[in-house]
Amino acid sequence: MFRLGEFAQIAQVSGRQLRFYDQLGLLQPAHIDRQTGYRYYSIRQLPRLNCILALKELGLSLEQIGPLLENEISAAELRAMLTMKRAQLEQSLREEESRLRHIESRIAQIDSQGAMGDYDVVVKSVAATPYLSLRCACENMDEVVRMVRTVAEDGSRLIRPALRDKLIVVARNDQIDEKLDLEIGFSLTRASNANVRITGEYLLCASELPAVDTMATIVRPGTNPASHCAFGAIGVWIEANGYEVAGSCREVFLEPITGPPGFEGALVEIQFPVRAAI
Amino acid sequence: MFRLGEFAQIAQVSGRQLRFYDQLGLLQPAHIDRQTGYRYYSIRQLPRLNCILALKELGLSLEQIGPLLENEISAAELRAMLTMKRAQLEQSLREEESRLRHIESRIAQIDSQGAMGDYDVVVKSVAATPYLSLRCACENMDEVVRMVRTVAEDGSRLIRPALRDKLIVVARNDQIDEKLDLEIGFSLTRASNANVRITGEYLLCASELPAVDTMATIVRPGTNPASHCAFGAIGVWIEANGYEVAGSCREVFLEPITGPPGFEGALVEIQFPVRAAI
DNA sequence: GCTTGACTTTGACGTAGCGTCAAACGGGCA
DNA sequence: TGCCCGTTTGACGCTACGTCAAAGTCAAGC
Repeated sequence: MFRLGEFAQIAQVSGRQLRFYDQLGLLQPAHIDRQTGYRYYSIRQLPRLNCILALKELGLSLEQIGPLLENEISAAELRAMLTMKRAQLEQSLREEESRLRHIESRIAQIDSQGAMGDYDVVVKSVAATPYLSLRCACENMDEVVRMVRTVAEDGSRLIRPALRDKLIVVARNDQIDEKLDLEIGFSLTRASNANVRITGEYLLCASELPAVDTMATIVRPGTNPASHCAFGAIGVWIEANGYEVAGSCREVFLEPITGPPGFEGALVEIQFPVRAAI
Repeated sequence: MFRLGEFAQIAQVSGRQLRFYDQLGLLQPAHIDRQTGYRYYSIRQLPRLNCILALKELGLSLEQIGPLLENEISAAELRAMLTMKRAQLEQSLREEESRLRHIESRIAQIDSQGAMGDYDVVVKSVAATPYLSLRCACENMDEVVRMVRTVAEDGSRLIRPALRDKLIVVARNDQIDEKLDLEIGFSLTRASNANVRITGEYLLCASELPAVDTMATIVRPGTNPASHCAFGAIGVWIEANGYEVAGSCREVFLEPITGPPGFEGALVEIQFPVRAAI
């Protein structure tokens, strides 16, 4: 018979651990002195302790190990438990690999740029939302800005505030063309079929922006020159994390547009639908 | 300005999380109503929250993220943190891969045997220990048993109990021979140079069993027929976990030998020094 | 104005598996 | 008998929140 400390030393565990396992009923000492409360362990208890440690190494929780020790579990049930554990492990392995790639890309970024840019890509899911927009092909950025401004101003006037939500620009890059194929419009708080005619005989048509499960997003203040950096950042991020683009990019204006000149003061969320690259 | 719930919905985090980040000072609401205590967040705080989430995704703790948000950290320090994180991640990746292999081998075992044997391999480290032993080449198992019994009995008589520790048999399988090349003797509680002459003119000589950092061990009751299963089990385990044998196998008799016939009742720990296979 | 139901607040407890510390007591040795 | 080490119970700490409770707020419908 060994006292707690000796047994702990033999088995290479801490005394606290033995006390804890006693408390959980996983491994009760062979004898407890009634006078002193001292725990005494038999060397014959070593196999049981080793069994606990081995199962713990497999990733089972102590709660799961208890019934296993008492042989209350059939081989089939154990197999099922292990299979589940395996699936969890494979999942967490994939996640950790992704994290590792991500960290490496950040380290590379620091090494090349000397510091960390504003580079806060977050994956979220977005629900489908009703959308009131026009589609247009613009020749250059000036035209884009004019169109967006027109839609923003007229939309603000002509769509009821209770219905109107946020200005959203969708870039449809289906065919690689010199023109920018855009949809410009407002998301709505609820579905509506009404179309809205605005300045220059343009017509905002009701449609729906589809839901996206995994959307890589980045929020940037200002749109014009800095936005290219943001696009670059999100592109690097997508590649580094083993994703690929899976749909049309969206720019969501989180605040109503105010200042008359460009959109420098605007807060824009750039969204890229992504999926795990094969 | 948004109330907690709205902001939480926009950012796809829980309200509890926002309150928690407030409490830690990571993200304090833009405004708090003094009357009601209601938190009000500005959409301008979304980038900061996204920054927190992005850094958390990298595996940094909230405690580490705090200073980062306040730009109190230089690029070099951040690089160092990330490099450390990368090393940790790589380490845990290796561990998880090993666990996965281990689980798969257990599942395969269940599928082939229908149940789980007593199969509780544990890795521990053992310290160097003084050793009083004889070396002998045995022709067959009977001879081994005779020799072990002789050493056990004479050792028990001739070595002082305070000095004598446990009976240990080392199997030196250096050259693959038909003979079993063994060392049989006792570990000692402290170093000693005295040799001991026992029955049949054999001489127990003082030496030292070297320390082993990673020792795969398994405890089995009984030695004779069942021990082959134990050897098989530990072999499977070593292979499944990506180790290879790195030294001589030891059998440690955890209890003094008592019964006159074979060693069926004995509690034996089989030890294999291992290292990670290349 | 009143009710109602959705939302918010603080506060507390729980998580997994122990590590660490404190105060009090036991055991063996000189 | 004193001393030092080992042991006991009990408590708190750790991470990043989830969950629940009791009480107060807000906006909308009647």
